[in-house]
Amino acid sequence: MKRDDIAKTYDPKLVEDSIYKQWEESGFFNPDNLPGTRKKSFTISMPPPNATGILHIGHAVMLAIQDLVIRYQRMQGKKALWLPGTDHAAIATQSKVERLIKEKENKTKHDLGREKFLQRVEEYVEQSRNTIKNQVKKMGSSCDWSRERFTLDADLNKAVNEAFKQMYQDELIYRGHRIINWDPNLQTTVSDDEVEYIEEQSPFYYFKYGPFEIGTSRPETKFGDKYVVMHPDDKRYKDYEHGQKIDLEWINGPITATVIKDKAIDMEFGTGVMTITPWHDAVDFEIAERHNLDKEQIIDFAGKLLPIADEFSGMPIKEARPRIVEKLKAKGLLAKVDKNYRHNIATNTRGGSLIEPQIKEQWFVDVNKKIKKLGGQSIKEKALGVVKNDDIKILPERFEKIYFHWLENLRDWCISRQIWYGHQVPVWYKGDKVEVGDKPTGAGWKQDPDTLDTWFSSGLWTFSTLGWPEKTKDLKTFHPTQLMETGYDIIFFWVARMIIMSTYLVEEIPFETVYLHGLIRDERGRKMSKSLDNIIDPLDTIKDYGADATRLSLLIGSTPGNDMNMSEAKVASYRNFVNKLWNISRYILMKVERPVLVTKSPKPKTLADRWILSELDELTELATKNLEKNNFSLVGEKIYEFTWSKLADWYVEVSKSEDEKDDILLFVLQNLLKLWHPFCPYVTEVIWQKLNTDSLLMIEPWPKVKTKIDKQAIKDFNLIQEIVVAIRNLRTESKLPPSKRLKIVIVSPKHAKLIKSESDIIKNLARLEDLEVSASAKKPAESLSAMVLGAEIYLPVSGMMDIGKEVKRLEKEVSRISEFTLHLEEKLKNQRFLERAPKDIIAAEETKLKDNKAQLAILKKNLKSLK
RNA sequence: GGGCGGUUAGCUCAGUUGGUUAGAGCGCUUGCUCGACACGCAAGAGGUCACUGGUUCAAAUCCAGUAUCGCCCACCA
Repeated sequence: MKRDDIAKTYDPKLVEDSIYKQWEESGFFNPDNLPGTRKKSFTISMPPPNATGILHIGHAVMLAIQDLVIRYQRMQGKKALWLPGTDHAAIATQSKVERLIKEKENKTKHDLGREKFLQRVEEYVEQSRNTIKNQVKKMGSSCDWSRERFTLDADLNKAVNEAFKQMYQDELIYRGHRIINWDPNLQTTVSDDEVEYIEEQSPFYYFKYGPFEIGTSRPETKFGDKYVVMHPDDKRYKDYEHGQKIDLEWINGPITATVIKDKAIDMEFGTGVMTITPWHDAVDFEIAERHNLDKEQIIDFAGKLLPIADEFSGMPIKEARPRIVEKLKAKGLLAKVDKNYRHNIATNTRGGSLIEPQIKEQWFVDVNKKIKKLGGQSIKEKALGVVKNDDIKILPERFEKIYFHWLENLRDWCISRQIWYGHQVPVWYKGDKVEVGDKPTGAGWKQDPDTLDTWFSSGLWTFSTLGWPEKTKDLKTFHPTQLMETGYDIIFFWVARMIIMSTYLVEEIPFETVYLHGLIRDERGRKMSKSLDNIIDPLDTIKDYGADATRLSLLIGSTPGNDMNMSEAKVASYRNFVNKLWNISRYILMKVERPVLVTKSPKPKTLADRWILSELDELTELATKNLEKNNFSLVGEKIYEFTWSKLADWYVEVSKSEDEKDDILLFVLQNLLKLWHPFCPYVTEVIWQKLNTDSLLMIEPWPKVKTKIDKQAIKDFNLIQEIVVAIRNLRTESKLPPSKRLKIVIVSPKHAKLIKSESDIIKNLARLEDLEVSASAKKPAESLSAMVLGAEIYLPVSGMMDIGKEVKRLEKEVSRISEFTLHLEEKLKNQRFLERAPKDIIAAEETKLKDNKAQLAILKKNLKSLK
């Protein structure tokens, strides 16, 4: 091949889109089209990005990891399915469209009405869904677009209705009045997991409440407080009896309070006495339930005070609070104010406004009800069980504990939302009659206006996307899936719910392994945010450095469960690497007579040949083993090292002076491309196509792992490398002109033969004009000699080595190994050890002892010669 | 309040079940236009592996404690 056929630098922009098109048109993203007989399937359900979102670095890392795995499995000959989709993200999408309509037309959703509004949302989603889809493609994602799903598809709606129906029939779903998290802004409930607590400083008031003093940060809720609660063991209040009535003056006049004794009270906090507001506080609600107390609503669902507040009725909380305090102060009921009080306030993670606990009738999933189908277990117990007995493995393992803790403390799950966009609750009413499931025949049925929590439908994702509740071929072939790869931040929202839903509805685990990646932070470890202006946009890095470099920078150096810092410099360094790989290929393609595929393992002719082939074997083995164990970063690092530090730095250099290496160069390159393909698919595919083949690298079989690896070749060549480096070093330090002849005296005759036979390589790599090698037991002469001792090389040139330091090191080593040798000898004399230990262990210890003795002898000899 | 994680080179991080001289990228120093590559090549400097104690022939790695940074869960009126 001529020089001009291949550009000097690799330009990803020129090829990425057309390569993706080629892959897509090949049809091989769809496992049904893959060649050969493939028995095993491997499925990944893609965590669906929000349909209205744009690709961010979190998506990029998830796509990079999943594409890596699915490409590897495809090359391993599996029916590899990566099923993509998008999520309707109910609350986020609805509020976004609401905002847009408000801005453009100054209308609210109520002005439009439910039907018209939903139409607008759908239009918006339709247009925006393509954006994210194209961005997913930019990363090189080899997912099966023919099976793409959207969480609101008709089929998926059917699945949701069926799931709801089954759960309702098993009495897992019930409707009831419970305290829920109400967002007065968005006018909907949110689940416990969506609530985020933010620390805030606000005044803490102490009011006189009859003979007591009560503390509160929320005076506006106190109108209806007629129960005063204290701990039964609190000696300060031992004179008050449970149920005792006390008349007292309160905000809007005299009331009668009732004393309640309850252990939920923290005696240490404040005065140890509090009044309760069961309608607007979860803990108070529980106390009220326990003692069967009255509950009264104080604040309406818009966040305004109700008529019970008398003159404050209709006032928003913010406005009312200072006035109420003012009034109490005027009545002499304000005892004191703590202005430095810090406490946590509840906010909605989807929208950010304050959460007001309210009592409301909602649909719930009972997580504790024992189910016949699950062998008398509750869905919670079942979900715990499958992870406890390792049917599902969570990586990293420490998240299993977190998962258990969350499940064990899980309360009933509120699944109804008062928003319009989403799966509508499949319950139908007509007078007193209630039907669940599909719309009943006949006129006059009205559907429940609420929609379901997004995570209810997302929980079905692994199987609803494969056709459930129909018994489809896909469901049979591809479920359970093998890998669930997602961020650790949604382990509760999503992972746990998929496990619950799947084990209950399909009676299968949804996936075998959960791989949790970390958050991507900026180079200083801060979260990426608009306000810090530290966002790294994967679309930008793809544009500037290529998709391969972007992928590599996200894959290498990231370990499961740990956050990873990302910087543009890192992407740039992998762009450099991709270019290096490109140039190695460029060199090989130019050097060989005919660039073709080499199918048979070539015969090595020289030590360097044996070495590079052995290194390749070792790399293949390591890569395969560790990809199976999901150690992606380690594998990437090792292939990187092989490519740059072994192939490019050594073998390519050797090949410049040795001929007839075409088959080996091509064979190594071709296998290296295969190993790299799951990490950086574009550049590898482009190079592959220059090997005069019509085949796609994407579906090439993964390199076979050799059972026998020539370790001697590796050892021998490493010695040659050491010698070359030592000579180069010698030359740099002593600033010798290149024409100078060098004489090398090998003191240890053990390696003399090897070095002699490889002296040409040494000469070429060290850029010597001439080199003389001789084996001798004599001490080396002055300055320009080198001596080889055992496996180590010492250059007795001034400044090269600190003899004293070296002697110390060797002495330390000698004493360490002698002690170890003694220890081993004793162990091998121990009767009990000999009787009980397995034979191979004993053998291993014996070899160890032998090795140690040999090493000790060499070390002692070295030490002597240095002295 | 409960739980978890980090602390390794100037910076950002690896370190695979304890085992030669603790690694990489970026940055730094010196020298290189040799036909694959300056997005490069060669050589090099730089680390008490947070601290203290313990287990072991052997500890960055295992155990206990301390310091410090961070995360998650619960939530207090």
